[in-house]
Amino acid sequence: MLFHPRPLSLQTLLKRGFTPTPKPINRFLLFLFHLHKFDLITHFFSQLKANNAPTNHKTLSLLTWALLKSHRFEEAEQFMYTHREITHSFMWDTLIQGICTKRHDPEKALTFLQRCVRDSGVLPSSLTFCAVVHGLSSKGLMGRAIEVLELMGDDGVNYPFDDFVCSSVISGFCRVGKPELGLGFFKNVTECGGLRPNVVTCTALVGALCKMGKVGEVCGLVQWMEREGLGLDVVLYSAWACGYVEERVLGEVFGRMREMVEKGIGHDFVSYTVLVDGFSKLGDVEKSFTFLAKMIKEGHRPNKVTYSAIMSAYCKKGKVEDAFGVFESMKDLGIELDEYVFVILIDGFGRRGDFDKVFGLFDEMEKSGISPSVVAYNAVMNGLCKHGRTSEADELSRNVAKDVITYSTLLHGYTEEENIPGILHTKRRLEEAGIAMDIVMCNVLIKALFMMGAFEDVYALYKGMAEMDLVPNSVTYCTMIDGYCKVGRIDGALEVFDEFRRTSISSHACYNSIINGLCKNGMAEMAIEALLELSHKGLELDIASTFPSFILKILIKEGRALDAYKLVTGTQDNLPVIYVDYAIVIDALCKGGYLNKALDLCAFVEEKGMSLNIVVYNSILNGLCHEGRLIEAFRLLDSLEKLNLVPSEITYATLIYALCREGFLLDAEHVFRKMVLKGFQPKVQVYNSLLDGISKFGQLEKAFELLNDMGTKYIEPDSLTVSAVINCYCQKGDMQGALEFYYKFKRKEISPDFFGFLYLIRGLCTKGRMEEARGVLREMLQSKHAVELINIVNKEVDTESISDFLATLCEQGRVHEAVTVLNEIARMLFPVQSIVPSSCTSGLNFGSCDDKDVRNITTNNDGHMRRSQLHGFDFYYSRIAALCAKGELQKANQSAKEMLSDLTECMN
DNA sequence: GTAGGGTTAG
Repeated sequence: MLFHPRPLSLQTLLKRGFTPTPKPINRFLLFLFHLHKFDLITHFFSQLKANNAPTNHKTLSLLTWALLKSHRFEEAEQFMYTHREITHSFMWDTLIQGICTKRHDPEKALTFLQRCVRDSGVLPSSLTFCAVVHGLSSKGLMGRAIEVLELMGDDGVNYPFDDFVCSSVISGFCRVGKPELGLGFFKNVTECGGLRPNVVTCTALVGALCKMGKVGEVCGLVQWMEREGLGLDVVLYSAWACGYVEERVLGEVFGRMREMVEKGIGHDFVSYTVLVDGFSKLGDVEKSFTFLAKMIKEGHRPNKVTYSAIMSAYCKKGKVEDAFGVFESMKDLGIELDEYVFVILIDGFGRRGDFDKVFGLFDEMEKSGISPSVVAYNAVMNGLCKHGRTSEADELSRNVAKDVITYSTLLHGYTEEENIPGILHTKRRLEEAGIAMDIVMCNVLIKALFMMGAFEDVYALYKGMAEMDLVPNSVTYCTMIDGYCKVGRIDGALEVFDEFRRTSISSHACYNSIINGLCKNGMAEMAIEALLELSHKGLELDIASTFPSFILKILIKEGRALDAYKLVTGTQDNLPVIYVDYAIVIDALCKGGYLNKALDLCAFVEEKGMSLNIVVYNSILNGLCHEGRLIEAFRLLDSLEKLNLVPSEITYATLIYALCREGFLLDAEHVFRKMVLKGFQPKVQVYNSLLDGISKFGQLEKAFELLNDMGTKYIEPDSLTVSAVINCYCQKGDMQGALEFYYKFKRKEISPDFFGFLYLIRGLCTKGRMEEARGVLREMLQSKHAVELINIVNKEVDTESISDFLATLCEQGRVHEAVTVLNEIARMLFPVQSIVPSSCTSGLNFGSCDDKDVRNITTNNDGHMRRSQLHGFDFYYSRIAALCAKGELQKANQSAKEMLSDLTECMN
């Protein structure tokens, strides 16, 4: 070695007779330069200076390059300034690009660039400008990036915007959430400069379109690329697929990826991560794991992004433990952790309220050398706010980084807690911090002001948005409409709604809000108008499916089943009518007696490829039975099998009730046997129905067979059972038998119902067994159930109740008259079907098989039908029944009072 | 040039 590489050797060299002329010095420096010993050069240079050794331009130039190469940019710049004579513009290029890309300080690079152009009159290369644009855009510093672009456009510079610039700027605008500006920039460039974008710029454009929710427009761009012979690549396809992930159209995500592979373009780790993320976002974590496995199998190593997609999916499903498991695995696999990974978990545990875990993770993150950004703090604060601990979040926010989201979070927390002082001081802090309001903050503030009842302020804020450069979005409109509706200010809501519909925003939620508000405020007609408008707009969005239910329920409640029918059959295919909506309309049509319409609707629904379930068909079956269309009911039962529907207990029970009611006992028994064969155990109500049918024919033997059957199956008879059998005896004229049966069950503490008593008393009277009739009447008047029923008639009418009146008649031995009164009561309380059809069926749930519902059907339908056939009706009953049905109980009572006074008059 | 985290309505 000729040269000892120790810096102190200069002294030695000089002592040894080294001639200090620039030439050997430069040779020596150049030698060091080739060895990349840049630090030695600078050190050696300082020694040369100290020893007044001679240097020339080349020496200085070498020193400058050494400073640049060792990234000592500030010193280099200083030196270049003081030694302009040796400064070549390449040096400026290296300096600025170095600061930008090596130091990652594009802002400083811009400062140097500006100084260079304006002060030194040096023009760096276009590549340098591009590098600064790229550096600034990558950091989202778009304001500064624009400064560079302006500089490039200056006279005397006039550098063109190439693909590198365009792609950087477009993606930069996307990064700061302003994709439309990126697109605008691109349009300007192509219109002015005639740039023909390459695949990289096109990919940036795809990203912008996707972020603007215009994934559909990508097709056109891709077609253009294909016409131009530009090859697509995996990056472009990944960007495109991401757009569909955003829109939650997984089919298209798949479609694009398949298309890519078919074109011979292979996946990479990003494209696989897009798929993993896509499934994770849809909540199908299992499928995500399939792709994870596939990508590993193909040799693409999943990274922290891939795993964080999975963790995020677990957290969103509430499976934070599973997310934590992924986190632990990542550590085992030696995969680098970053703030994203921690924030996902901090957010997950925070939403659950597990703050030990939250703070534990926070510590672990800091110990791992990751310094928390505002995002991490916001996640912690949001957790606290969501668990009623907004004040603690507020405390925490005092000493850490804050942004507009911090304040939105706190404000929202205080709003939820209805903490008005909290809202006010947060609002003040936001203003003092000088943070510009964004649209989310504005929406949160609107909600807060509504909560405070500050409607004037709400209006002022809403109207003042334009001045703040804020454009209301669907959430704004929704919040406003909902806020006004909730306090009954429909006018305000309608004003906002009108403004909303003048925008191009397509939001079913806004329609939802106004329709809901209109319905709640009794403005059904206008609500229907809004619904139809939505329908006619042909919203291409995937609309939440419960939408028209409001209207349908209103119409049905108002008894307008036919209007509901028109609505579900007459509107366009894209109206989000769902299965449940059809089902409730069919049910309403059945209950309203529009059986044919109900059947039409069934056919309509089936034509659409939907299949109705047995609950709906039970409703139809019940309707057919009530119209006496038993043949059709039977046909329907048969065709259920063809529709792959299994008849339920309710199906059989409904048919049995109807058959018994109509007197088709043999058919009823047939269905009964079938029901048992199918494995159903008929309940007491079904037995009662059969017994009731049997009783009309006085078939005592059959009645006893059924009673025995009940006994062997441990089915307890009830008051209706007893009444039916008593009626059966009465029909046969066997009053002795009836009486004995009555006492037998009385000992078992099972008494007949009102009608059982009435049959018995009436039968005994007919036979002249007045004392026994009187005894039973006395017992009837001691039966709580019977007395309650009797007294419905004259509640609040007279000081003396009807039961007391009957008791008086009974004690006076006026049993015939008492029976007349009882007959009238019976006719009044159970008027014929035609008057109150809905009282028979409304409120029934044919889908449920529990005891309660079966009982309802029996007591309402069967009991009612049986009695109404026994009696006729007249003016009073129909009037009273109609009033009862309308819920006008006082008027009904008045009529009852009139009727009773007439009756009493007759008897006296 | 492409992928993952924190705030708003219903």
